[in-house]
Amino acid sequence: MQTLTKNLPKCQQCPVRASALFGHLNTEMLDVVRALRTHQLVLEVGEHLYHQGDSPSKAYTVYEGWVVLYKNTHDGERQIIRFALAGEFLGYKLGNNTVYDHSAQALSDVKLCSFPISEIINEAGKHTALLLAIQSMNDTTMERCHSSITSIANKTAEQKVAYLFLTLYAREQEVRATEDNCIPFYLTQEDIGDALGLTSIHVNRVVQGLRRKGLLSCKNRCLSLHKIEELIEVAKMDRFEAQQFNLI
Amino acid sequence: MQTLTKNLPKCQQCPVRASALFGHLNTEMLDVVRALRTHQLVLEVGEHLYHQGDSPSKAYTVYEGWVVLYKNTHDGERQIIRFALAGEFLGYKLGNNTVYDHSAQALSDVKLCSFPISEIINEAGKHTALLLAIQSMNDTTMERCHSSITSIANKTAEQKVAYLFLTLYAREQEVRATEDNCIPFYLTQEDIGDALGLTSIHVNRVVQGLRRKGLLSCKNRCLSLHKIEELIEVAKMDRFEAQQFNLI
DNA sequence: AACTGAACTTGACCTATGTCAATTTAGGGT
DNA sequence: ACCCTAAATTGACATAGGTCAAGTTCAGTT
Repeated sequence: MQTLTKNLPKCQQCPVRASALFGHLNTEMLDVVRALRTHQLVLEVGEHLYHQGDSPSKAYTVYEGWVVLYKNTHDGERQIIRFALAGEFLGYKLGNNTVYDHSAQALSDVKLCSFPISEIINEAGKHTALLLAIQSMNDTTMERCHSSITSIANKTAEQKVAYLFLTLYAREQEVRATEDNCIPFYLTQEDIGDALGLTSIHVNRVVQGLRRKGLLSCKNRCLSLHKIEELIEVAKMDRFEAQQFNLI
Repeated sequence: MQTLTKNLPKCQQCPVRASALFGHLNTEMLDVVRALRTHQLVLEVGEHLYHQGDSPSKAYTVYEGWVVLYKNTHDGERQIIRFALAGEFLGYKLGNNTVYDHSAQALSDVKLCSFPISEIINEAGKHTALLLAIQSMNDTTMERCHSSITSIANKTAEQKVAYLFLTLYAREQEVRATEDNCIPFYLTQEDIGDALGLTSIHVNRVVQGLRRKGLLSCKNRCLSLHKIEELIEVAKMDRFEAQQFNLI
């Protein structure tokens, strides 16, 4: 893990700002944020940002790349809790004697902005807007968590996979508009399985099925969704959710 | 839904305070809370507190009874997201143009304290401690959400059921210490299935198995866990989690 | 260009859980 | 005490997805 302290990019010009946590803060508040953000961190693929059991001291915004959050399970496997993409927030947790319930690991080379939690709390009194922005972000995360539960518990394997692809695709498009319906894709089929409660073997069967139907292709760490509407149907994603993700 | 505005119990004497959201706020802060809490609500079994799609305006602390939070699924069923027991917090969501992603319904007769969200936000600047207390509560809820995902995705039916029973039992014990290892239990086997992604028929088979092993009994809306240690083993609950729930 | 380990693919077979269709039990209301 | 409906139970059978055991492909390195 490498720490950068010099020549940090200005938050005002941050490429992920619009969609990021602090997207709707005004310029004045942005200066507060920037003052808190004293570092940028660089992680290589596979490096951990923190481990389950660590005490939280910083929160992070993903500047570039993908991070995976996962819990260790009783049987020595892992359950992926969520993926944090560019612009998204992670690691924020209150409480002095608390520890993380999950680990965070880089899925690609990753660049992060880091914020000391204690200072966020200190500043909070003066800058309530910041605290509320974080809460609002947490609301979104919580709702995604609810959707994960619903997906994992009620959908078939094909529905789950299609649903995951759609949501990752939509979130990535948000910060990085591409002409060719193609997003960088850092997951192995095993990752997908660990996120959805499936074996990688079954994920493979399902992905091939989707490919054969011409709904998507996935080559060279690059995912293309060819028929969004049909995928929404296959995934049994409801229209409201599809709208929230700007898919329709 | 009945609204009480007279003779509300004092927060200082609240039977669920110790374990509730505002448990660790000092007395002075409690007065702020109490000033916000202008109503108590009474719901009968089956009544809804709010519906998926409603705009949030109030947050609630459960004073008495059990509330179920669920999402409607694509196939016309429901996925239970979580159960809110006495002392627990629900319905808090920021954002003026946002709507609830789930519904909240009374599983028993329920009494709630309600707090206007807009005023919480207004007071927040003056009373940061309140906002932080809410965030801390959200952290807990989020971690329980993570545990649900892990449980639903990776455990066998028997493990899931044992796990759910243990957590509900521990949470209920927290506010209502009972001599006889017995807690009031408001779930049908179908509820359990809807929470865990199982059919009620399979839940039935599993519950009977646990009963035959002498691990628990469940009669007259009353759940007794006879062998906590063994249940923890059956549920594959890890020791850290068992400690957090005060089970060991 | 050959080498290597990780990721992906394929096929045969197995099992946990779902489905369907009755039947029994139990708690709340008259 | 009786009725009535929701809940729990039982058994036979079906299936989505898991397991095991080989391959095969592919990206990165020498």
